[in-house]
Amino acid sequence: MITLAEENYLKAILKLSKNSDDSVSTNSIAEELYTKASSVTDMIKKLTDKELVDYVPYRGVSLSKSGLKKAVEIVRKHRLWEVFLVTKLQFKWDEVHDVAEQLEHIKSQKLVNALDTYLGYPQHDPHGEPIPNKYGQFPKSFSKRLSELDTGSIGHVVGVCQDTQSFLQYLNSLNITLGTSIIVIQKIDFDDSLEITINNKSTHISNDVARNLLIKQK
Amino acid sequence: MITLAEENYLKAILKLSKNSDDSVSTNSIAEELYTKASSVTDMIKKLTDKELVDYVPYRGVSLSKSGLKKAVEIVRKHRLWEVFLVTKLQFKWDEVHDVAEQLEHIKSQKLVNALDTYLGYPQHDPHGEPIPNKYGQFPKSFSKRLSELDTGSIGHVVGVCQDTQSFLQYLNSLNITLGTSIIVIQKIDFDDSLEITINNKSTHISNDVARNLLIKQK
DNA sequence: ATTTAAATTTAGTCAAATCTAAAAATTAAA
DNA sequence: TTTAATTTTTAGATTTGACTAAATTTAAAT
Repeated sequence: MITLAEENYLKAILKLSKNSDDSVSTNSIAEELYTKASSVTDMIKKLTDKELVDYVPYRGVSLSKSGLKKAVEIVRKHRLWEVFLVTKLQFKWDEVHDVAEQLEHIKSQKLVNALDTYLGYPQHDPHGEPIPNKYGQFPKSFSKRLSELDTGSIGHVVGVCQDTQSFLQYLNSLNITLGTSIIVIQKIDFDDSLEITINNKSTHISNDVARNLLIKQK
Repeated sequence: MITLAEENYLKAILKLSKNSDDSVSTNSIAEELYTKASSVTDMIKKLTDKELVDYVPYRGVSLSKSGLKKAVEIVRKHRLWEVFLVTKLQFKWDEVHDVAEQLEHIKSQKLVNALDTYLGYPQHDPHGEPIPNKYGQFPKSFSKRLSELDTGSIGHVVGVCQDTQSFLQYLNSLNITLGTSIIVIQKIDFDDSLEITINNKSTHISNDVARNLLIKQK
């Protein structure tokens, strides 16, 4: 049986290995989970015993085949629950994370798949992140970062690359939400910031924001 | 912060004190939770420190005001999730228990109340058990045990007093489910068993079964 | 009123998951 | 290439929740 702590480690390793691809360092896991490197080493040994990760001391760790499968399942559950909370229970997209963090650990294959069916097999969560299907396959994505669009481009928001509370709240204050239509008016070379139009209203946003907005172009 | 293990103890104490009313013995808790009396003593001390129970060594334990509140909240969550599973995700009423057992520990006041609203403020779970409202108040019940009805009485099933897998499956095999109409044909003095009519078909059931069926009379 | 039986508590272990401090290995710098 | 800095691991301790076995208290029976 896999424990709650083990699940959180697998999820962290998956997340970190997506950014850097290669095997993941002890310290980066510790940072991700707000714990200490020594604790990470301990846990990695347990995960190694259970053959959920491949581990070379001092060299880092990566998910094994079964570990990857487990981690993807957790991500699937997390994102499906986020969809449930937003579409059925009227949560705001910046209110779902903590609850989904708990719900993702509920163990029942039947429950996950029934939820998936009930929600209509959504392909993205409320933050635009892709939801793997029951076989662990991720949907192909056709989105670009807002910062990559050319002047004059038109598209709508399909997701974010960062889902911190503060970022999502800032987006709310800009009236940017999932589906919001955006036109790129001007790109400022000096700091890579953007002049855009939202609901016929011109707004200025930093590159930091533009880089974290996923857009599907018209 | 209250832990998962503590929550399960509170729930067990609530359940046991409903049957017997008075304070609850160490052994009965151990039996309920499939653990040992010594473990129970340990945990009761922790709960006492947190003022969730009142405890007199060797004399038994009872829920404090705040402990009762906590326990009722857990029951509320458990039963609301059961309603969700059955009415929204098409679970059978004998399939929900294990999953609800996990879901009842999800911590979010907002979630519980949003779920309650979403489900239309149900007053009973799929087993007919009453669901306390957000203030911890139980709906008044007008049901009786089938074993308490007189010969000739007519009513329909509104719940069960026992929700073991085996009992629910036996009910299914008898074609007894929530809402099933029942007529008491004869009461056998010898063993308190009953001759009843279900869907115009006569059936014999033991007192054990009758005692665990909640009926609302016509 | 003793003795016996049952229930309960205490004492001492154990495993999971964490921590601090110290040791070892790796990497970077002089 | 040796030293210094960083990263990682080991060693030892702590907390939570559970266990076994022994001691204690309460209840029942003679």
